[in-house]
Amino acid sequence: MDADRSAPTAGVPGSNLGWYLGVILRGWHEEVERAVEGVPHGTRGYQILSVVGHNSPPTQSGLAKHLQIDKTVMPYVIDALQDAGLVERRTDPKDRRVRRIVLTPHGERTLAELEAKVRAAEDAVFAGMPAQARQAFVEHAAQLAVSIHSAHPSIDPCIAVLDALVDPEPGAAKR
Amino acid sequence: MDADRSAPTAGVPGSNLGWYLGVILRGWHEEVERAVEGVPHGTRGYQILSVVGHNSPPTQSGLAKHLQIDKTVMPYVIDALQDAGLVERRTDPKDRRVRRIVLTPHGERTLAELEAKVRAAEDAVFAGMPAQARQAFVEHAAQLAVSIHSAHPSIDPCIAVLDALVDPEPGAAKR
DNA sequence: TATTGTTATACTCTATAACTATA
DNA sequence: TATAGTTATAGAGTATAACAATA
Repeated sequence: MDADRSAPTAGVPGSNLGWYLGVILRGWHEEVERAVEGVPHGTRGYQILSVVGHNSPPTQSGLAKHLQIDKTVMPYVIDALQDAGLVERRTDPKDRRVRRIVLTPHGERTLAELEAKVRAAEDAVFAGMPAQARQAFVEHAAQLAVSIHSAHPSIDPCIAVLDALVDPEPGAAKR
Repeated sequence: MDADRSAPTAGVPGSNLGWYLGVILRGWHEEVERAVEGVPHGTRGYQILSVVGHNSPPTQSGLAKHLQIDKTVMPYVIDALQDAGLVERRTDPKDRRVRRIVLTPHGERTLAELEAKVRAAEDAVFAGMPAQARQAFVEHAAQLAVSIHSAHPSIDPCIAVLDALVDPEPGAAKR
């Protein structure tokens, strides 16, 4: 009563890409969420700190577009980061509608600490994978993510990390 | 007032892995969600159909563990797929607590059609990437996902796709 | 008129707890 | 007692709509 399934849709295994991506992202999220414990809004708060720390002061809408989250979530996330003393809002004198988000000194120190913890967490995610395969995977992921992101209708010109990351200056310090 | 930012946490670009994975998974989800339009619960319903179609009849808890979703979401998703005539619940005679999910003939036809659409959708996701890089990325993603999944406390022995996928029979039809 | 940021609200999705039936 | 499946409910997260300030 079990062997008579006549191999449904056999020969065409179907893609498991969605499953791969889901498992990997969930795994990353679990590990990193634990690593950044205490940061307001967890991985999302950390990602905002990271973008703010490594780019010319982004605007709130720029952050929202870059991280692909709704603009209405920015206010309270930024509020929380500001209440924690990690970031500041600065009105742009050139366009007084926009608020540029910058790290406070405390935010800079915190970000540096967090990034060390995140690196450790990511090491745990890749624990079962050879270093060479890991590097290849991350490089391809970067390439693909940039490709997808720039194919999107609303790319933000404010944050130029992406291009810099696809093709970092040859010979740049990679560690 | 802008150039005095003294390069915050410079030299340590920090990992963008979380951003890569998020962008890629969201891109995949958008494309595939559109491709499987009409299937109850979209990509999730499709993923269930796919697992059910390519594995010996899984139980509901096996599906939940494999897809890493809470067991309490299974009832209504399976209900919806059943109402659409795509799957059936069969009480396992060996353990009358479990329900094994099987595709109906209509479900098999539908799955075959969906998989063609999903392949096209994934082609769109990878549109900006060379075929060779795509293949390498997917293979590494499979390797990593299996590594992460099997490191998890509650792996399900019911569904053995994974191992089969990491190291497919050498010479197996790859297209 | 269009855009940035904000607030309030409604909606969807997810997780928690408790229950039935089988083992 | 433990597990598969189910149900109801509460909570978190998300999107929708409307507004003020500025361009």
